Amino acid sequence: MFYDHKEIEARWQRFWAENQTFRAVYPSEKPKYYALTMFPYPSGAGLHVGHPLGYIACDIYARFKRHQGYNVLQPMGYDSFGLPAEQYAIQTGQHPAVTTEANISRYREQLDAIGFSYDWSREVRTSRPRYYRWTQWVFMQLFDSWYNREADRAEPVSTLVERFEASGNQGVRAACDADTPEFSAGQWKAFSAAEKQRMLLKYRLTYLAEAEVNWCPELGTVLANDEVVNGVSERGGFPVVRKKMTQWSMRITAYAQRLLDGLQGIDWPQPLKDAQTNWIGRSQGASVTFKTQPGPGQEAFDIEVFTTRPDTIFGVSFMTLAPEHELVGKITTPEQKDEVEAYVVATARRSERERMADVKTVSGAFTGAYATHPLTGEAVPVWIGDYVLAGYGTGAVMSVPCGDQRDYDFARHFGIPIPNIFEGVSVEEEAYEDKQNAVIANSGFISGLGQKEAAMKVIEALEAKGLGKGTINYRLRDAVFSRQRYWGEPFPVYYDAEGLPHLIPEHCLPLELPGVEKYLPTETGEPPLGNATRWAWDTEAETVTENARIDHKTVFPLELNTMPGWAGSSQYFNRYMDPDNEQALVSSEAIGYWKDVDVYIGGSEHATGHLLYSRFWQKFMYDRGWVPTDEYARKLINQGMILGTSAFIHRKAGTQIYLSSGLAKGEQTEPIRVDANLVNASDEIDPEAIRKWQPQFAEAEFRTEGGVFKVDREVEKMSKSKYNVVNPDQICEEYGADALRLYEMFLGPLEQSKPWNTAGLSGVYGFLKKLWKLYHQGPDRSFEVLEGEPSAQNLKTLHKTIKKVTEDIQAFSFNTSVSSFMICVNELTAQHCRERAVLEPLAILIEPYAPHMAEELWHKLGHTTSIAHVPYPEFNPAFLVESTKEYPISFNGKVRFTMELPLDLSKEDIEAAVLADSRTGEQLQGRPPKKVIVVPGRIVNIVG
RNA sequence: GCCUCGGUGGCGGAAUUGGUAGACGCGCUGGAUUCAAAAUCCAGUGGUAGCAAUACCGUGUGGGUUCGAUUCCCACCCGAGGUACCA
Repeated sequence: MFYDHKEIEARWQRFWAENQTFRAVYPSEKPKYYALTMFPYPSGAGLHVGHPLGYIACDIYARFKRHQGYNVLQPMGYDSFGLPAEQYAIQTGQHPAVTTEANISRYREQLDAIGFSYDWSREVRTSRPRYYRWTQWVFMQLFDSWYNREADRAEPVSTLVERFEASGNQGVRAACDADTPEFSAGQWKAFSAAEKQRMLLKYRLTYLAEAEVNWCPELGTVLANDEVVNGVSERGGFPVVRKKMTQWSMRITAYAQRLLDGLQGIDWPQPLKDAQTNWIGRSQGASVTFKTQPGPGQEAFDIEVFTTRPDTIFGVSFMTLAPEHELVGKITTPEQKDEVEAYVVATARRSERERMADVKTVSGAFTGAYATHPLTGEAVPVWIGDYVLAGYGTGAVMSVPCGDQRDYDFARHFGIPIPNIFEGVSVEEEAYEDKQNAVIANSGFISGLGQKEAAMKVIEALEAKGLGKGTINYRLRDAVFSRQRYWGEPFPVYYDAEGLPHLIPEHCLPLELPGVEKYLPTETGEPPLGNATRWAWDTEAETVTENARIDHKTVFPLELNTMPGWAGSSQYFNRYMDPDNEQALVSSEAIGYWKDVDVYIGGSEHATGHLLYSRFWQKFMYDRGWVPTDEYARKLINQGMILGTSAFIHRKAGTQIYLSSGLAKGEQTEPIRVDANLVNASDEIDPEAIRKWQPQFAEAEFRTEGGVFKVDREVEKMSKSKYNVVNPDQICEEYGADALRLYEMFLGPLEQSKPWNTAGLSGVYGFLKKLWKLYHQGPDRSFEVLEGEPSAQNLKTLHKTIKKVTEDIQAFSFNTSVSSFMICVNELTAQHCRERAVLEPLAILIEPYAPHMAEELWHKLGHTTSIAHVPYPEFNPAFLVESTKEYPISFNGKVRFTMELPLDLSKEDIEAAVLADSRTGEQLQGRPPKKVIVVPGRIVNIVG
């Protein structure tokens, strides 16, 4: 009986689906285990072998936990809102919902073919109204919340209104807009409804604000900084300009400290924690006010700066503002006006990336204005320079050239003095940036002090003068939450006659995306939803209605922006716990049981996007009492990237002649990528196949060497455009899902990026066949196991494997456990093992890796229910006890021979036995050994 | 520049955390089987020298600690990813 993977795999996949084998049980008495992989965006290209790497690892772990008796929740779904579907809709006019649906079907087929143990009854799709009603719901709760810094948590806006009514906003410590004015209870009560709304908006956790954004006219949308590459959009490569727009923002900065603190308690990879820590960018220092010295008829302005080195304040010899700083236009003197304006224009043309990347060129302009040093009273010239960014801190710095290299370079370039305020240090060549050893000099009352003490005293002095205070600054910005797109969640928001936002009633959710004729922005530059003719809110009927009925009395226009990609993924892990709940995002009972994600597997590229935003939402949900934990994933694993092997053929320059790899040397050729799937294991390709592949090669001439045509190979990121993708379907067809699963794991450590080479699959396929043979040693290779006692050798092999594989799974070291299985099967084959007492546990052991084969063998072994929930084999160390050890005997650290000695021998006896051996005498050539090191059970080393 | 990860045969990788470097697999070489091929099985396979026993070299480079270093320390080189004039 041969190993017919196709028939076996199809049969068990059907069995699992029909029996709902992997359904997560709720309620349940068993302990829970929640294994989650980041859900995919269903693109039109389908899955390639890079995608399932993390899925397979997660599935192995989930299956392992099932054997350990856990009630496992392993769901899957689709992050199905996104730009590609919208771009496709723009090109073809097809509704994104239609193409998304088709893509999901294809993904599902591919996922099913790999044999994942998902509970598909819990599937979520972020683009489904019954899912996104809860995304909209979270938005509404954020709108209805403010951050109470005293309690250090979010609270309903109603508690804020109570405070305002009682005592105004004095004494309210909240995360709010910087320009929030102070008001008393009386003033609050006197505010009109609109004024109250406007004021509350300054406190809400999601609020409208003018934000400078990366505007991409071509895409008609705003891009995140990380979506802009070299000044053009990552997708499509369109130009990007900076523009101010009114946007929904998320007050994530309120959570900066807690997002930082929360990292302590979760088992996430350190590099990922580092990335988030740097992104949040906490720095302690002081904010200092420099007052400008007004010219005749001018007013004085405050220039607010943040510095991490208040101790260097006496070293200030100039100030630098970002060219975009709002004061630039106000303080520049008439004489400097032309120069400054020219510089501002020049800077605006440079992308932020460009400005940052260019470290070498120093540029700037003098405004002609001076500010007063808050401690010395001296006049400090105010410059502008593009090394200061408007978006960070206050967009202005106090420049201390002797203590900061960038300030130093700037000062040098423009001939600004570089006063030295450090004891015993020369600043002739470069700035002195060492904080630890700095001793401050030439600095009045702080001369002679160290950095920390000096900083403290300066802050005290500034506070006394009312010109500064100690503060903590975060690099983290509030997150812009509006997208000028169609294919995203609509905001449950309408605008009144004053342009103020109002939520639609909660019971009206979901607010479904309207149909539109065109998916492009409108002619007037409004988002695609501006094309909808039925996109107004009737407050009386509580329903969406025709735009024509808008009267700003009972019928109002709805928000035209949609939510960004990360909205739908910020709570999906909780929704899986209770996916059909119509009353709540998740019931407190369900989340009380499932609680949080025990292991979360996904790419590190989401470090500062999804993984930060979702932590923010979770903390918010926790504050408001909807979830029991403020971190949703205890453990996180980053899987590495799979690289593809591209194939290149050589085209003789300027001709249609292609040369086999060996003939190309010394010739002028251009490398052309061809479909790597057409190349065989020996790097040969059939020219006919190339001709058929693309019409451009139909008439080409191919010069072979030795009758074959060879290609050159190169390893690079697996991608459709590089023609190096390997499709999992073909592999499942040819080698089977179990072989694919084993091979993906066998490739190398999960976290590392590694190249894909399909040729290696024959190795794991051969292993599966050997495994199969172990159970088919009867007449004519029929299935047969013996009921007798296994040999000590058999048991040793089995238990060695149980130990190793169990340890490996727990350490997420799947590559090494595949090796262990191979060694195990090789040994049992050599031992002619046929005993049930060994083969039955072996089937369970391998089930997480090769579930189809294991299920088949399990049923052949006489069982009628699935292997999935069978208890994991228990390791018995008694079978591994050894009585002797093959000791390596080394001389001066080099192993020369080995000796088999009893393990219970004492150090002295080992030494005696080794010294008595004739080979020891040969090695020492009569010299007495200087020293003998004996490590019992490990090694003997003789120094001679 | 900074942060993080990595560098071991022709290739993917392993090494019990300081104790026989190269497990396991691919590839390659030779052999068996076959009309032939596929598949399968057996043997070999880090480099250099040697018929061989064996010797020397060998985990990016250079130092160091140690009886002993792929593993620990110092300095550096290279590659990948992230991030930024973070004041």
